[in-house]
Amino acid sequence: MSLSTTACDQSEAETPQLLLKNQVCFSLYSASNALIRSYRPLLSALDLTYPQYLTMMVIWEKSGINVKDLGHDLHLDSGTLTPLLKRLEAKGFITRERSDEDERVRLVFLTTQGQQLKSQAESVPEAIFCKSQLQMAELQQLKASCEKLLANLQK
Amino acid sequence: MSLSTTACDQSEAETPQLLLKNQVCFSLYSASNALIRSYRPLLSALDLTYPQYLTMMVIWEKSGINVKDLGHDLHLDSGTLTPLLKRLEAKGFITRERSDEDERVRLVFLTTQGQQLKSQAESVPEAIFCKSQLQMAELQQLKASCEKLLANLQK
DNA sequence: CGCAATTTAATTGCGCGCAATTTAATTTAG
DNA sequence: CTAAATTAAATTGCGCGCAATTAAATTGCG
Repeated sequence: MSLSTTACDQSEAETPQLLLKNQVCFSLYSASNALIRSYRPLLSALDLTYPQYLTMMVIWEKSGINVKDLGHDLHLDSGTLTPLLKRLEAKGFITRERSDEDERVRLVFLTTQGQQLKSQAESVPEAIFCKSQLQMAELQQLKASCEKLLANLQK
Repeated sequence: MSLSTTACDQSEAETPQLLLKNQVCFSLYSASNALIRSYRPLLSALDLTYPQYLTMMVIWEKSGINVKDLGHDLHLDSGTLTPLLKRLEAKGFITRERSDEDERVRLVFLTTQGQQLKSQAESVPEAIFCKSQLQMAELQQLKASCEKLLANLQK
């Protein structure tokens, strides 16, 4: 960040790369936590957590998807998804059925109640956009950088 | 994202703002998870998790800090920090002592072993920078946007 | 002074994330 | 055809994050 270090400046000491304020990952982590926190009151009104909301987005788009493909889309594994999907099923938003062709595969289907949930969720994105207080262009750029970083880390 | 919608394009349907691929927060969340995942092999060699590593950064800088101030710096509360600090203490990196002036306050001090850990951690930031495969300028911009977003959400 | 209000940290409980392992079904190779 | 290898999901266990509550010390107000 800074190239110079003065003798008495404790926070710009020998190892500036080990200072919290110089960590990109900490900023990303804190912003992600804060954004998820901002979703919480909106989503708890729908009886959803943030990961459940993301999962419902995929299922709204792809009812009948299996756990593996869901995990691919969400970058999550069965250790996270299996209990999460059981909770969504317990709430009545989805059903979990074994595939007939391959008994190993678990398919996830939207219920009528899950479909109704979608219309209730439609106001969420706009509400979050307002809370962010950022211009659409800056958000798009942030999103693009995050996607590039994610892709690079997965190589 | 897209302003047009063709009749047969299922993924650009009635509610594009409810598509996973259009979610800034999902990108942020996925990138943050992936980055923390990338730290894991480096940090497990130091017997640290990522939140523990962030916490150690603050303590390396401010030995003797109390839990409240630590929580302020890290954007975490005592529900997260108390057990995390107990684990750092069990590993011998810190000590946790009551303040003499105010018995409610818990002070956290770096141990010799905790100090030694810092020198072992010095190679971590560079290793992560390489893994990210991003230019410094892009990382700086990503960091700035995250900090702006965090600040806006806290207002 | 004395008690209510405030502050600090700890505790409890729940839902992730994810590594590691297990179970069960399917595919592949001999 | 069968045994080994592979694949899909579930299970187990641990460490967060965080809301809500509790416990204990301190402060402030009448």
